[in-house]
Amino acid sequence: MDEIEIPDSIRCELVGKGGLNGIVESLPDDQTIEDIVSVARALSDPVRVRVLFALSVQPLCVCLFVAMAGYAYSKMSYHLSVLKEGGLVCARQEGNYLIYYPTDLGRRVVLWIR
Amino acid sequence: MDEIEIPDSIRCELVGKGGLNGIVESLPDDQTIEDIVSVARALSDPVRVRVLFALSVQPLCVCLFVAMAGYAYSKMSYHLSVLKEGGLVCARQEGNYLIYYPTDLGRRVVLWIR
DNA sequence: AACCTATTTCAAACCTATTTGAAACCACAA
DNA sequence: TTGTGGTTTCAAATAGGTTTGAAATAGGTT
Repeated sequence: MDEIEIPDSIRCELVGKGGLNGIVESLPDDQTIEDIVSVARALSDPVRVRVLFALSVQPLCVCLFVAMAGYAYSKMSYHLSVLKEGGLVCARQEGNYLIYYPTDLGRRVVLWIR
Repeated sequence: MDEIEIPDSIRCELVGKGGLNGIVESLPDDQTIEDIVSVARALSDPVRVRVLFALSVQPLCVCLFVAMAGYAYSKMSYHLSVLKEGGLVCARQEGNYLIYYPTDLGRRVVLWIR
């Protein structure tokens, strides 16, 4: 299995951990990895990070983000949808308005980053 | 400034927080946002997340990642460079080999995700 | 019903990230 | 010094994410 040439220092520590397989098996499962990736993707744009932090202050409607960023509605809507897919925000309807607010995960992420 | 039509519930809470400007000013500064984004970007690919978690078990050389993922060297090298740019990993040379290991930030990220 | 207003959805254009394979680099051995 | 193995770098090709503007939706008003 581990017939690869590697430095002794590494090989030594590696055998004590069940070889490369041991390490691979200790990794988070695929679903968990996917979840991490989708949160990370949601945070990989400056506007989306700002939106999340703003929401951690108080719930806001889309028109305020539009005012804040100077973006078109459709553009802001796209970024909000990425945040939603990452499970960081959700929204409730209030009359004509959609009011976004952070999920528990969204709140925890903000707290940790701070 | 805040001449935008918004629901009263939102407006109410908003004035108590210095209006939209108050919220915008409470946001992290640009440099901090950039740092967050580059970490997030580094984690926004499943292979990179696996590599980081594997490194949090023990330092490893590139050939092991290549074996683990079945990627070409150049491909793995690219992903390692993204992790490096995000400040999550660094490397030391040992003979012919480059041995990657997590930075402090990299370790903290892994601990928090778990 | 007809009409606003806030927001989303869609497809096309656009831009950035990733993959590929070849070539370059570097440390070491013969 | 030539050779070899591990790794990176580069440029071209490809895939994937973002922007744009127009059209669709949905709730409220007249």
